[in-house]
Amino acid sequence: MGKREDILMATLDLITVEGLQSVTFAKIFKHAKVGSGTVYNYFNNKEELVNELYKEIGTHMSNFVIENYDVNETLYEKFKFFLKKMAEFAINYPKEIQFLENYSHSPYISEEIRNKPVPTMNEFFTIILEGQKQGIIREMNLMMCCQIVTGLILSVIRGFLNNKYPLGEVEIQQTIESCWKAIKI
Amino acid sequence: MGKREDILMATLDLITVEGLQSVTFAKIFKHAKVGSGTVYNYFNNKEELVNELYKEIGTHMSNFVIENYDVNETLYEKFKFFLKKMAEFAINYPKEIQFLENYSHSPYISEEIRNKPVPTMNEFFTIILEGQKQGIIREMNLMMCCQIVTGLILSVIRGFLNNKYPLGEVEIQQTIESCWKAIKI
Amino acid sequence: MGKREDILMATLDLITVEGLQSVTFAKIFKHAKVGSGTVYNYFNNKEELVNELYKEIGTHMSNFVIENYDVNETLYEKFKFFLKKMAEFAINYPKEIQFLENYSHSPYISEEIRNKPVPTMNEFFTIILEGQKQGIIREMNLMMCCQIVTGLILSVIRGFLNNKYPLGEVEIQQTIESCWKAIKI
Amino acid sequence: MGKREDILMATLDLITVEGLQSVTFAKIFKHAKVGSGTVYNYFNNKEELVNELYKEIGTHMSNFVIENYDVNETLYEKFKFFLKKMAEFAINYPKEIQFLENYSHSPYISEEIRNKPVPTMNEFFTIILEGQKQGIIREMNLMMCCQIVTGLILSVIRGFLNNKYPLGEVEIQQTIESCWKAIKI
DNA sequence: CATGAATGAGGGTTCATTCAT
DNA sequence: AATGAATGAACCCTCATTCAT
Repeated sequence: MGKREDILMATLDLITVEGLQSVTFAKIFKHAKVGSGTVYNYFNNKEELVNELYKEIGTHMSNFVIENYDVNETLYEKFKFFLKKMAEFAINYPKEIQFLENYSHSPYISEEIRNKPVPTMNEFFTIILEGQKQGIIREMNLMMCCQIVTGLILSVIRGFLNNKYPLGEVEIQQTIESCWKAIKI
Repeated sequence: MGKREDILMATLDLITVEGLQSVTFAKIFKHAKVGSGTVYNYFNNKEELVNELYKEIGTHMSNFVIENYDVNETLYEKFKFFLKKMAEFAINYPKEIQFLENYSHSPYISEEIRNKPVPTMNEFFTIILEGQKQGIIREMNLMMCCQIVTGLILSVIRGFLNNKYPLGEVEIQQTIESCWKAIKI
Repeated sequence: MGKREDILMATLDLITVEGLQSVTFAKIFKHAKVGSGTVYNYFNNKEELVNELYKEIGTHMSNFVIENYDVNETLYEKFKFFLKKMAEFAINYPKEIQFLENYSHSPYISEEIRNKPVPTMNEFFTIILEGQKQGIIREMNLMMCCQIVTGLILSVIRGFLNNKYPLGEVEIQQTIESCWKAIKI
Repeated sequence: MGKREDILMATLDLITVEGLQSVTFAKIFKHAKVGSGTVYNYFNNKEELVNELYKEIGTHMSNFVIENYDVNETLYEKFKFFLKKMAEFAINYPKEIQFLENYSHSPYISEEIRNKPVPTMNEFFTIILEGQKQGIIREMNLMMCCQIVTGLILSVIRGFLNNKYPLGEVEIQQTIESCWKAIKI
């Protein structure tokens, strides 16, 4: 019954609590209730395990965010949709978003995997670009513009995950509004 | 020249390039051109060394940002001043800001040190709070409001450090403007 | 075709190429195209497998050498016959002779099997002993005398296996002659 | 006091008794009365340790055999000298000769080191070659001729090491005589 | 203060062996 | 009889830390 899943989940759990730094295989084996050699039937080594975890979580988030996405909506609606979905993902899968947040810049994740373009993100870039063309969003470096929006919302999420404040409907609305104001004309 | 400084600088250099994960004492000794036992004259162990580094960099940034700060300026000017100084710090000390960014949430940094209130940050909180009282800044959770601003600017800086775009005067102005719009009424 | 044979042959192949040192069961399974558990239907463990291989190869060589042996020939003819047959065996079954050569003194082969008297060898001893009695072969320790002859021919074979020179009819004749001269009066 | 030597000696002892096959680092540490990490101050890994041992023993034997060698002696005297010295070395350093014997063809010893030409051997080759030129030694492949002599004497030594017979002055003389007869005209 | 050889607990990984299918 | 996923003891090796110099 899904040893692979068991191992990945145990790894995520442990990294969340103790940090990648101090997660040892011994802990993973114990937590996943699996023999020490079993991991190597699924992953060639520790690095591969963590990278695989990163990939799976990335895919999960991507799929979650894109679900029910309607291309034909107005630009603003699509913008809001994305941010709302990201907030929802964070609330539903705090460990996963925290993992992505913490290690998406870590050298432990292979450059190849780290820089793999995420379709969801590309879609989001397109929205911003379109907004600039329509004169709704301010002229500025496209990458920087994205960085502003995603940085803002993820920062708010991080604050929530660190128990600095609740993240209910109201706060989500306020944050999305902030994102929009930050880049609109 | 101070061995202590040599060790701290070597540590920062190595962490920047390879990540805390793979920085060993052996590498630090070699890079700092210091005998292996020497570290223990200054730091009790590796964790203490990293935490000390964290503290020193935090202080450095704090001092840098607060320098030339004028309490008597208008609220908006003070707001801009802080953000500009943070951007300048990032440009002048990329390794340091990157270190703070990457490890300020790591369990490797002791909770005590990580959560120590930074005077500079308190001053910034005060500005936001004052703005809300004066009806210039939107009513929202104070912590969240701060998270929005700092998250936004640091995200832009991160993008710059990752070579996604340049960070000249124009971009800094745009970013500060975005910060302000994101939270003003 | 017999799985048992497949396993033994795969083992011999691998040992020849990589040395007993680095031959693992995993490699044997793969090379023999056999499930990992299958070996245990035939051999109780790895040591037994290797010892069994040793035994089989020993028997094979013994049978090969004794084939067509004529007890009624002159002593010198019988002497030449044996040595010629050993050389032929080496040429026809290089992996097998190499295996015997390399591991006949290894502690990995159980003492019991290693020291089991080989009928063929006994026959050879008898020839030497007879030669000494007849005053054709020099008086010296019987074991040492055998050691001289077998060591000489096997050394020549080893050189051939290591590609130091060819081993044609001429060389075989020369070697046998050397053997004879080395021990005759 | 000579940890490096301690480790090399412990390794040789263990290999002699148990075979390279089953010599683990744990056993070496224990036998050498050395901390487990200490080995790595002298050797990068196990393979390097064994190869280094091989090299040192090879040098030792070479030096031993060449000692007191007189180039101006007659060819036959020089021939005898070498073989006598090899026998003496075997008697005085049985573990070392056994190690060389067993592993000089093992893939565990790097090809580079294994095939490094030994000056002593070259000198011996020269003697044989000279003998052939003078018409004292039979015409045959030079390498094979050497293989005959060295194989013969080493085989006798091996028999002695395996307690098959004593190896006193008489036996040594007989063996050297056999060597000479085996290749002379 | 400064050094670096020595240490050994603990890390990731291998691999002979088992057992349910 | 045949399989191969699962196992865990034991492997090699790393690295923070100590201590005699």
